[in-house]
Amino acid sequence: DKEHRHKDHKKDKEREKFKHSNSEHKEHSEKKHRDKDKERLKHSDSSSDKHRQKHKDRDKDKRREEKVCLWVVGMLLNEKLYMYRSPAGIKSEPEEDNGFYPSPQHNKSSRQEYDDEDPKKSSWNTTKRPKRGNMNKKGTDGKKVKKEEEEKWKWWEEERYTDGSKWRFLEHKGPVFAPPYEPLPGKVKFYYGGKPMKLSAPAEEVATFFAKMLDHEYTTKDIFRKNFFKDWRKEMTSEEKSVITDLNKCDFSEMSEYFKAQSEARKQMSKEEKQKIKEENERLLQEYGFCIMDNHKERIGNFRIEPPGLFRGRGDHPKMGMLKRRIRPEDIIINCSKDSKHPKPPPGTKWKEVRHDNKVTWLASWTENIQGSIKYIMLNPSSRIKGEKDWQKYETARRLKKCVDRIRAQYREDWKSKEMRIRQRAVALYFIDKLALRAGNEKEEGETADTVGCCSLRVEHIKLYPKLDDQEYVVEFDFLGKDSIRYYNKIPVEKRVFKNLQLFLENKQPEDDLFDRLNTSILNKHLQELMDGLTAKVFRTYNASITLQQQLKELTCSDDSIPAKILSYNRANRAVAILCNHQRAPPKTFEKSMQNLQNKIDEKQNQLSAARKQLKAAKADHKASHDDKSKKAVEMKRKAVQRIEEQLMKLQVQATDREENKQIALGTSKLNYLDPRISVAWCKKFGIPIEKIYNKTQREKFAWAIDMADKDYEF
DNA sequence: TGGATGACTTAGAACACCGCGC
DNA sequence: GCGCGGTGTTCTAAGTCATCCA
Repeated sequence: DKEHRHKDHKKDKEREKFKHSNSEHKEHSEKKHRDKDKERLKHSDSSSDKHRQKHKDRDKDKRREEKVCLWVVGMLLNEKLYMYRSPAGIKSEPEEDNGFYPSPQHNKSSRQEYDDEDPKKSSWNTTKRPKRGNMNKKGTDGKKVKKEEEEKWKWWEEERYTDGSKWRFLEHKGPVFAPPYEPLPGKVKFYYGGKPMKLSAPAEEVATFFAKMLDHEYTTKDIFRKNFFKDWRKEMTSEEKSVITDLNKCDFSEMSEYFKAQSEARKQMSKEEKQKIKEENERLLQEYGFCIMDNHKERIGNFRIEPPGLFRGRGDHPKMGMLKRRIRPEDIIINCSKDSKHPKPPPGTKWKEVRHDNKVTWLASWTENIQGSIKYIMLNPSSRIKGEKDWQKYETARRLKKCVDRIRAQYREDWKSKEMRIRQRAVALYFIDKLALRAGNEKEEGETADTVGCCSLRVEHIKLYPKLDDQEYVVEFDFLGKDSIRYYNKIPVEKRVFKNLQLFLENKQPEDDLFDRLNTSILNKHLQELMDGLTAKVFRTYNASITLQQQLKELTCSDDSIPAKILSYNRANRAVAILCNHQRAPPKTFEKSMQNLQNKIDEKQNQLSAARKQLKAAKADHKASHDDKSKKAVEMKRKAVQRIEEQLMKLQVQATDREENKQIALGTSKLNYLDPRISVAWCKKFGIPIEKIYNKTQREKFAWAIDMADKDYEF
């Protein structure tokens, strides 16, 4: 139970509440938004337009040729072509034979300049190219200006590739490999059957992986132990193999203690030592953590190769405990441009391959040995390449908003279809839309944990109740989704859906597929026909973002204090996290920290009643004396009461927020599902500093949204 | 059509760091 | 100066979805 992070009853209720209100909101707001959409179309007033308008204004002086202006306006009007289609979808655009789509604010001459630039000219020292139009800013402090400009490169104001290529020039230094294995000191012993035993280096290394995890629940699991032991034996010498035949006779405790002591020693290191390590990390970051992509220095997301260790699958993963082998340069494929300075493999080694594929975004890749899948080194979320994709994702979701009514009407109609496959497709789509379920690809049995999504739901995952409590046609879902997180929900559905489900269940065993005539490929093909670029996951993005927007409208009170507004924001965020089933294990220190906070609240309450008493006394005093001094005293006491009240409220808000957040993870939705422009607009509208909502990393990731959304932005 | 593969996004946990109160 | 607790960052597993190929 614990393992699957089953939620308590209270939480289920809470979800139910949110779901319910969510669907109500949906219907209510759909009407509202339908009207608004019409309105918007009339005025051609989408936020992207506004954004472009903003930049159009800003760059006005740069654009002198009337012709060019007309062309820009043409582009603005042609927003569907320009903004909303994926680069792959607009391959054969006339005039654009260079693979770029210009941003509205760039005239032809600037584009020419860009095209003429030779990407080969870039190097590690000369990449900080100031933005076009700012070239003349270089003065005495040219370097500084240049740096600042580059640090805030607004890629969203520039051209996009439309020929499917992701870059023209890519140069990097390759990945950082895991440090080689350092054998244990002689005094740290491994025992077999109570007797010390010296292990060969390869066997010892794998043993240390297990020893490091000794305190973890993993090492108590049979599958983990079995897989580990099998792989460990492969690393042993034949002699070791003949001796070590039973994992239960192995004693890793001395090794484990040694690592704990090491970790403790690391914590106890002097400031200087810590500083030295920090500097070394910084050096590595500076050397390997960045690449040059099309004239810009971009941060790499994961430049370190995953170190060897034991595979930690989630849930009941059949491969947990297997040895994740060490990755060597000979396993690595490097991707960079032909004309770049290729990364050098460590001395005495060579890369598996060096290729120059600009249709992909990765810099290096290798095949891991557990599932045989490919792992990549890619750019940081703040990079142009990730940001563009993110922005595009939300634009697709916004397009869905425009036609979601039609799509809903269609699937409702399809519930009545004569064809079973169409009915199944329509019911599945209803679940994906209403409950924000994932698509649910098929998985190879025995290769991964048994988890499902919508299309892969089995009969055993749902229960039907014609009547439950005071509700009719209730469906109970109970299954493990991504990361083996349990999805449990009871929802009333429409009669037709219920009847269809009864039909789908007929003559089936618990382990049979609920939607036996459906898979994600069929579903997505259908969605593609309904809207260009529509897939199952777009519904999750759309429903998450629209829910945030509605909840913010509903919960925010302009008279509230900033902490109260932030609580409203967190509650809106929470509604989305519940919808998307983003859970977390309650923090280990939760109860304790909650108690500490409660103590603070109690203390503050005592302070408040004392301050109130003092105020009362001061008032009485003033009533008796009527002098200035006593009047001043009353004012002071009143202010003190006010201050304490505010402090108390702040603490109470904090406690509420924390309690409500106990098992809910807000980060995932904030980072992946919520159109950041909604949050930015909300901040601007209610005077909330953006730092209160997004931390530094998040601000970097969403720089495009922070720059372009104004207070009136509508998703 | 369906399986395999590759490229990419989404996910929670673990770890690192930093500020605050004592 | 130290330890605690909370937040931010990193890590890497586990999804989605498009494309290729038989």
